[in-house]
Amino acid sequence: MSRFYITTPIYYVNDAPHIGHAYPTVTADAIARWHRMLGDETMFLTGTDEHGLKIQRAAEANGVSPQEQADQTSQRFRDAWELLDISNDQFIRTTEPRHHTAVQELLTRVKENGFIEKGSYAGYYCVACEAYYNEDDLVDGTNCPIHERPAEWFEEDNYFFKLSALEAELLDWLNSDTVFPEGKRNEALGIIKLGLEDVSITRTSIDWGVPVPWDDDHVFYVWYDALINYATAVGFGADIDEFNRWWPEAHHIIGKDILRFHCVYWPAMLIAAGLQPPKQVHVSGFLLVGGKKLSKTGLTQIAPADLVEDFGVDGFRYHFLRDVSFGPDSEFSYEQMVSRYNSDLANTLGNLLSRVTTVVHKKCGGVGPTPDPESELAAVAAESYAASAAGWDKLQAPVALDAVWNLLRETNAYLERNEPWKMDEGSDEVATVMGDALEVLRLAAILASPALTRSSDAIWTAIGLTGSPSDQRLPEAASWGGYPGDLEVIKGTPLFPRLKAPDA
RNA sequence: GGCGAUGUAGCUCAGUUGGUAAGAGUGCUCGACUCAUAAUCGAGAGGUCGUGGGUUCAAGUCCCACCGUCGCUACCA
Repeated sequence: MSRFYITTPIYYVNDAPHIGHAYPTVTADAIARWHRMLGDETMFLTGTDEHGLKIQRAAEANGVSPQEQADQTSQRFRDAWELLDISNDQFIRTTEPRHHTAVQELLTRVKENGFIEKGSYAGYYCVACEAYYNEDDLVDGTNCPIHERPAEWFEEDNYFFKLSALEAELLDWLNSDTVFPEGKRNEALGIIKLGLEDVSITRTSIDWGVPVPWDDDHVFYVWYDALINYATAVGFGADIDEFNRWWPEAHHIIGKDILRFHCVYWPAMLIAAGLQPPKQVHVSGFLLVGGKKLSKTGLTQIAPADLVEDFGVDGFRYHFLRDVSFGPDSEFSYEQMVSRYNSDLANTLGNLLSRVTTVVHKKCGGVGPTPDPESELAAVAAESYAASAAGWDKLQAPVALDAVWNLLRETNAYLERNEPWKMDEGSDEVATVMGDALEVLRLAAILASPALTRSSDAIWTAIGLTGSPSDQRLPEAASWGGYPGDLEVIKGTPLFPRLKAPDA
């Protein structure tokens, strides 16, 4: 049996869940669902990142403790993922005791291996921003670019991670098919070529963080705590055998804004701790609204719940999986979402189910016949499965789904050529054509189930099957001829009612 | 400034290691059909593959320059 471990980024709790969070989460969810159908032992992790200065300050502003602040926002992420049928096996929070244990153990290992040293960090510090600036970034050589007031020269003692000592190991890792797509791997290589400097990984100025076990005055800087969540969740610091079972299969899904951390710092930390770097990191682009990064537009009010109201859970999931390809940035568009829903879900799939169930009722007495083993659609279905499986394997949901829709389009054309509605009721020929169509719907329900968590079940039931397509095992269930026939076919209301275009 | 990414039909995008006369979906036009959610099927129009050079028997696919857009330039999640 194979094992598969997939993670989303953990989301920072200073921000409410929006579609920029939902996209990678839905993607990881669909991939996890696919692997479960393959029979893989699957672990799917998401969660929240809860330490750091921003949280501490947000809590102060709201008059609550940092923990209360984190609790509230973390719950909003849980709610959002429940709404979207996210099937995560775990939801990790960096404030959990098990995570503190894991962080302390992992970084202690790094220290014992000689990769952590004490030093001091010095630079121009803007108190209003609570951040350091490079001299080059200062306006007129002295002023903070945001607050336009003088930044002060600060020095603080920090512990430093000796990143610079790991260049060779990092290059090896990056050159062994680990970071996708290719362009993002090159960006990571570019970061290394610019020269690696040691990084400060602790803070004395705040206390909302994981304490440094060997020095009470310090907490770990939030990033070096956050990354370790992926290890905590599968047992690091608690059950090393469990960790060793899962860790070699770790696949991270991230956004390009955190590439540096996941493709340089994180593998370096793991190597320094004597552990394996992640198996794969898949980097997505940004979702843009009006050409701007979502989190910078103030349009984060595009809440998943609002879109679910208009498109349903499946409509929401399908749009992001089908239209947003991994790698490049892509523009979010409500109009595009409507167009995709109508053409793929309402017209191609939903309408196919409607016409098939109707004809089965008119010509086959409402009982689904068996498919023809020699059907011309069998080859199309085999091709569709192969392409879809290849797409999921590369974490390319648009490719995987397009392959399924290709089969659906071919089936609409097949019906058009054969015109079963003109055939004699109860004849062998109409039984053959409709059996084939029902078999395609069975296959489509299975192959689309990672995306359409609800309507795939509805299709399954409508063609008379029991259970759920998501319980089927691949690849066996994808071979032609699995529809048993002699089942009662139910003619229901349209699965995906067409939507009107907005302000048309 | 330095490094890097990207620019293919109206729109969203595919285009492996350079090689049959450039593709898909959607949109548009025309036709067919009427089982079906004004759905479906067929046909067609539509691209000098950002611009200009170069390498090659052959380039969207490699090299150079330029233009446009975007990102990174380190502790801001």
